[in-house]
Amino acid sequence: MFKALADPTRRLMLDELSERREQTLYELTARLIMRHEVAISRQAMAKHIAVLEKAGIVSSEKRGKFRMLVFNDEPIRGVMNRWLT
Amino acid sequence: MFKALADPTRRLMLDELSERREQTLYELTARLIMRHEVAISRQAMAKHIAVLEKAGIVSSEKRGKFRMLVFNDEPIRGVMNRWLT
DNA sequence: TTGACGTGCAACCTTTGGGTTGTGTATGGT
DNA sequence: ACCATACACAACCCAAAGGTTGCACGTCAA
Repeated sequence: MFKALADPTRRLMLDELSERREQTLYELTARLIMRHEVAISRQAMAKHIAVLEKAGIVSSEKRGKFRMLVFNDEPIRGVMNRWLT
Repeated sequence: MFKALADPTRRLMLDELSERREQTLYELTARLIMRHEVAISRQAMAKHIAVLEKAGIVSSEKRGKFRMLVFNDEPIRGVMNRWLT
């Protein structure tokens, strides 16, 4: 969970996904490259998605040929109060 | 900042430091080992402290022979609302 | 002042993480 | 039926992160 948030690329992905709730892997990759000027391959993005899914921050649903990604902020909400009184 | 929270050992350190606000490096190391059953050297702890200090989560003050560590939760508060509407 | 204690610093080792390349597979438009 | 598309899987590469070992330094009690 914390490790999932540790990478700057993944944080950018969450920025995009919190703006537009549903996107395919390809869409998201294109957006990152164009709007945030990062140079990254789709395969690398797929790995990041896997990490985010494992942490429960992103869920995905297979729709035919596409894979829709959905952002979920609950894990972040739940865990941040650990050291906050 | 996010990377500082990514390591489980550092999170345990923050647990201890949020309980007892002021501790020396030695105290903290001993506490981690005994209460959380981690096997770690003082030098490794010093590295973790350096990371936490760089992130602003822990500040330290040299008092004679000792180095007092103080927990600071402000950076955490400030940054976690990034994806929460 | 001498020696133990708490700490700082640097070189090294090992594992993990992020990335690329390459190939394979299923879907869908034409 | 065909081929481009969107994706999955696996092997490999490289840099960074976490950890250890070894030694040096300042502080303080006896």
